[in-house]
Amino acid sequence: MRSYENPMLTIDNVLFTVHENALKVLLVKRSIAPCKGMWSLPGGFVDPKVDASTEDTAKRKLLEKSGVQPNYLEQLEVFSGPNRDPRGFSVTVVYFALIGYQQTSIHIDTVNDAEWISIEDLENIDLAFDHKDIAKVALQRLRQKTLYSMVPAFCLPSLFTISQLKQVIETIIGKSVQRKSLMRRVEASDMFEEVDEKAVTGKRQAQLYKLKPGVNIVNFERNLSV
Amino acid sequence: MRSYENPMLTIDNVLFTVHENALKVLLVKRSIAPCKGMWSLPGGFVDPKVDASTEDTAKRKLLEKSGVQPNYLEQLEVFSGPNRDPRGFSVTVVYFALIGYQQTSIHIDTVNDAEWISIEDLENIDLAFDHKDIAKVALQRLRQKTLYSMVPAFCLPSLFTISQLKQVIETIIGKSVQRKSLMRRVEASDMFEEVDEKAVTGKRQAQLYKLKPGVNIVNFERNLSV
DNA sequence: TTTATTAATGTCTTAGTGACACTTTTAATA
DNA sequence: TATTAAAAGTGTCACTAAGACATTAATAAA
Repeated sequence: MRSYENPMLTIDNVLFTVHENALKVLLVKRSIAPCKGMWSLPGGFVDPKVDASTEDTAKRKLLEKSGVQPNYLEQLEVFSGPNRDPRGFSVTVVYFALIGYQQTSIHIDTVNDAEWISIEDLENIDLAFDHKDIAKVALQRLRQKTLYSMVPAFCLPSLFTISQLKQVIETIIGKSVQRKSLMRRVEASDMFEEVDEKAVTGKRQAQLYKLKPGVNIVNFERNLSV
Repeated sequence: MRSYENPMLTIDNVLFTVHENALKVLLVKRSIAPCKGMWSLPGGFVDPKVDASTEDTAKRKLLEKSGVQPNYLEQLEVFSGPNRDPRGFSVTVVYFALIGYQQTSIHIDTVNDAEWISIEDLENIDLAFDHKDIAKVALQRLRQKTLYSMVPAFCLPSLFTISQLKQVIETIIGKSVQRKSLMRRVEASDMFEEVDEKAVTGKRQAQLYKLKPGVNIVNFERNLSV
């Protein structure tokens, strides 16, 4: 039989959103040691009594720490090692999540230990544990996925225009894309449908789209050019 | 403070190779309960005293159970839940690995509790725990990655011809591909170099290629067509 | 020397993205 | 009410990498 203990097992969430042309990640201030008072990714220990899976832990922690459920959630990867947590060998299952800014802001603004931090500002902030490395890996994944899928749509409200989608994509990959290419992809993916309502954002009114209910995410066979 | 125990933490490996036009996965027979005597993926408990990371555990277990180190190893994903192991809530970090058949066969043939099972045969075999589901997810990942990268090269010996590469790719995705397309990708990826040696496999001798030392894997911007 | 077979190349087609000019709509202004 | 400017949306050609497939090259075996 085994003579050793099971290592510490946590989950961490990298929840992204886009607001005012900035890609932001949700950070929470740690209220307990270790790293008390430092900014960190919202996460915590897996509790088998409560959670049916690590994904459930991820959702539960997001709800506890930010009051929201993400529009999109997928596993990023596991980070493990003897030195990433001062308490000893630890393993964290990291989840990568997306949400629309409007869905969350009311709650998050009122909690002063949770905050949206823009990706650029992240460089100048010390994060707990290896959370900055984790956030960077998640960012890479988000950027890569943006090139071959419509995941950025999950950073938008339930009704959105092509221009909003374009704006979000450009913010994520840091490069302008062709509106025409996006329209072709919206059409080809068959993930969205036009609603009979228009957005009045400036001059000409824009067609609003929504995700078709219960639709699966489509991966394109080509990347947008980098 | 937390009142609960850390859940069981294991790793499992899905090690693939290609041999005689069949895609095969390495299975080992379980020598202890639970599921004693059943075929399973080679894996085991993470031991923080020995392993510096879950990836180290994966490599260690592959070495212990099959005597080999893979040419390619990456994290697949975590599977967790209260029912996947009869001992209770468990979490397994699954790794996805590739190796050339020739590198392993000597050792594996002599160990009668480790065996290469072809993907087709897998359907008719009962695997321990949720290992069949895990193997299927790994297979999907392998097939997807084959469409946009040269990972299948890691299923080949260190020197290989375009024809061998073509054969391996076709076995993995179950569809024929254009030799011309592969040559273009071999060239474009800049991952391989011609060696001044030729393979005498039939009629005209074929150029042998090898991986450039220390090279990173390249992802193409388009998929091969499905 | 011939032949059959595998290796490798040339080149046209196809499909999806990029570029960009052009048309349409509509709120704001004259 | 007519005009205008800006954003929304369309048309179309260029570009690039893959697919298709005929052609050429090499070579072991007959």
